[in-house]
Amino acid sequence: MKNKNIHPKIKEVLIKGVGNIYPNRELLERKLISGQKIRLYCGYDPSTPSLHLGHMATLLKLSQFQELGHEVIMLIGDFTGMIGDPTDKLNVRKKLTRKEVLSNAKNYKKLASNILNFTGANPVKVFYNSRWNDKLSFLNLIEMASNFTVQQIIIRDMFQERIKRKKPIYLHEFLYPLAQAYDSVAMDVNLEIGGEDQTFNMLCGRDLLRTLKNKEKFVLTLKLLTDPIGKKMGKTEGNIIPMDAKPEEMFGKIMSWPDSIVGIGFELLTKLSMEDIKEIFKMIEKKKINLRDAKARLAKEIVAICHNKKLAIRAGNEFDLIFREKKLPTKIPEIKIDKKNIGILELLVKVKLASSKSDAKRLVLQKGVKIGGEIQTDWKKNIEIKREMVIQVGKRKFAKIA
RNA sequence: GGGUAGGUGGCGGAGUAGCUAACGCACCAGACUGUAAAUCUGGCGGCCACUGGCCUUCGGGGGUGCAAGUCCCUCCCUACCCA
Repeated sequence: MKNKNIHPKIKEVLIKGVGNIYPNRELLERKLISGQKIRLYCGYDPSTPSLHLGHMATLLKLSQFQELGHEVIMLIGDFTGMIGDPTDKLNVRKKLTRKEVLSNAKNYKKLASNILNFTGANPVKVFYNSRWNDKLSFLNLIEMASNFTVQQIIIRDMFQERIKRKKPIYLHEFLYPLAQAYDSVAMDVNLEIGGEDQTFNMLCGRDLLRTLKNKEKFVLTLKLLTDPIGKKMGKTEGNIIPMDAKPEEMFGKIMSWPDSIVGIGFELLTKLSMEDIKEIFKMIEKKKINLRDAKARLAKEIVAICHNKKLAIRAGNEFDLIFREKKLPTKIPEIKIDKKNIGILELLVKVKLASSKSDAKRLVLQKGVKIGGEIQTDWKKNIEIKREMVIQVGKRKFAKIA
């Protein structure tokens, strides 16, 4: 630790992609510079089978700490995940079985292993929070709850909004932050990492740890992938990019991000240093690089981490091929059709490019359907089935006759 | 336990008896483009060889009416107020 390079690395870990540090940056910096090894974690509720790019940002931050030699814990929230966090009463919360949780968790570890090192001299540890939360009694819960006031919890934006809209707030939702807070106590950590949206929950953990163990836990929040107006990418279903999305799909979805979030994207989702990132944006300002190309670089970096370099380059080339040169992709799903002659609508449904005949008809009328490179306008047309015939819907959906 | 207000498409949210369930978000297609961004245009339950027709759908079930998301009965669910 006498290495002179250690300081820039510490600076980097506390700045790149970082939103806030509680209680403040200086204290944490001093602790890291002192050479003390700290124990830190980030929690992941296994509610879905896959991690997405939002999680990826936290994993990259964890890996920075791992490289600095700190003790990193990846916490699987199998308990908190089972209580669920029903942000909307209409979303019936998924009751996950132990089996599903384990299967999701297994996948989480696999995805995280692209970024974190689970073997070697300083391996990342994986914990499950059911290990301690299962054992808590009602008495324990009451005691824990007595450290918080209703006002503290009800002041949260989401609750205020629901009160305003007269939407239900369930009691267990109030308790959710406590369950998460107890993780910090059970693992006795020095630092927790999470997205800015998790600030409240993480600070609850900080309070609880101080009360119960008289220990100061740091909280480091990461900026969210948003444009300057605060529009979150990945908030809605369609925008979420799973870490195991196919390289081409991942690349394309990143290319569709608004330009305004490219900068934060580099900070959160790549291994480039702040210096390199600043350099890229200087080049853009001087018009030496097109912003479009910077975005492609970003997409490549991300795909390279989630898959590998070779696939990243291929995905980039593929993207150019289809969208710049407007040619056919190299791989097209092939579908077998038994008939020799078929109505165009039926064909579109059969090759799964339309969900119904009505849908197919709409697509044809909107000039969204190409067969063998020709735009189709007559939805009554009969199509003669030939092998290798390519059917295209919109700009990016293809099928080939096997 | 008593009262009040509600339950509408993937989501938010109008509509309180009559032709087409408004509008917004999300989504899909087209135009434009460095881009699958932004913007603009159109679409956005299903079926029918169809440029019109048929069917389905407003928490569940039943009823009244020529006609029901809308009225009545009943059941289920939720919020708020009172106890």
